[in-house]
Amino acid sequence: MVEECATTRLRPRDRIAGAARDLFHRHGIRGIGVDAIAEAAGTNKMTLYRHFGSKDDLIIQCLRDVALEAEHWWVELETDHPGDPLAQLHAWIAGCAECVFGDDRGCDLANAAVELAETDHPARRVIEEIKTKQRNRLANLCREAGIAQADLLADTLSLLLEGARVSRQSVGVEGPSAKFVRMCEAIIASFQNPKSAERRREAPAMAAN
Amino acid sequence: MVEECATTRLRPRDRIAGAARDLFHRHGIRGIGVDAIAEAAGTNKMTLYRHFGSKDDLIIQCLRDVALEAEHWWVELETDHPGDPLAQLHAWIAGCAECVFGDDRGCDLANAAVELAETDHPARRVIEEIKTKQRNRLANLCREAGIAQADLLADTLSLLLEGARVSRQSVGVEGPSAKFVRMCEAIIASFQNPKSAERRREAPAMAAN
DNA sequence: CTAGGGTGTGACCGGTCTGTATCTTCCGTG
DNA sequence: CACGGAAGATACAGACCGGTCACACCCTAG
Repeated sequence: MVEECATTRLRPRDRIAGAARDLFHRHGIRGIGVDAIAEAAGTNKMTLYRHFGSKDDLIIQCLRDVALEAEHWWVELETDHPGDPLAQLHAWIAGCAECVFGDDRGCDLANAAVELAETDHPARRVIEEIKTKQRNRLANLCREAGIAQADLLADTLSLLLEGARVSRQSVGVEGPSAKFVRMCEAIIASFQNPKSAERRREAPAMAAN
Repeated sequence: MVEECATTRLRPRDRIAGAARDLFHRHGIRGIGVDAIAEAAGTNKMTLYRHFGSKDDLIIQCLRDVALEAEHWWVELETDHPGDPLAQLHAWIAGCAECVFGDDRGCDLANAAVELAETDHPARRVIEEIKTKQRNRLANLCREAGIAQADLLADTLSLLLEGARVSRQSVGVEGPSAKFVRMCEAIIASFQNPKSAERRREAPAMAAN
């Protein structure tokens, strides 16, 4: 399929970006070199550097492409369940489950944040920006679905997803990730129950956390 | 503080292991070289290779040391709240929160799994083994605390913790991780409520997930 | 005092990495 | 056909990587 990526005559820039995304995802950012990317894209390093000024630029482009794909998925959710935010939320969970179980590498954004440890790496700003946007999007969906504590639910689901994808990398699908859907559904149900909401409000003295 | 690690006259092997843990943690495994580790340990590469056959061996030793430290923390929980598993569980949450908020890099085990993408890397078996052990330990604690669906609670808390630590790396402490304690406490409360347990059981048709 | 094991030192090897320079080839447009 | 810009090919620079070798050193045990 790498071959296909090279033969389907896209423009070199897109072939490079595509190959880079695939290889970064599978081998990690630091685990693959620009030369291998260029070769997988059916081109060479020189052309790569003519389109992307540096490996960092290429990394950032890939992260933005990931975000774009997620963006498309969000509109897909909406067209599949028009005017039914609750159904969209359940579809969101199902889609996330597909991500978790259908792929043994986690979220490219989170992985990049782990790999690029330098706090001033240019990709970090991009990662934060995208993740924040996605978080807000999920919170909006929860709000539209009539959840009272929408932000808290969105953040809980975010952490569960993030945790499921990283746990899947450490211990595999049989680990805690296996119950991802069940957890999410249960928590949504709990948020829809007014009694539970009350408990959530009164519970912690240190509500700041 | 690196200096201190070098001057406090531990044996070279321990100094190397300590420096490696610190540098791996801060810069990532692939982000630091054996030479830098040896220098930080106040010794040299040759001595490093006399004690650890390869960088991979050193990595594995560091991961085992991380596990050992966690092990100590578990017994600490028990001695701090003897015979009170529920208090231990709450203390576990508080301790995890310290980890999440007091350190801008995530879990060394999870990070290593991200960085070492090759599926046959020797460290992967170690990571899986340790993570599984910790998962079982948490499940046992939940069981001892009288939680009905102890395994499900333990897995949920595991994912929340894993997610909080990785999310903290991507979007910082102001992100979803900020509500980590509140989420955990609310979920425990929900698991202690029999009505909620009922809901969790009946909820998903695809209970396998 | 001596022997030997653990340690420090620096050079070195082969490989890989990002990034660049140079030159040729190709292809679409006018 | 002629031209110009995009792309391919290749070699190279400079740095860093993991890992090894040879040798000098020191400290302790006998």
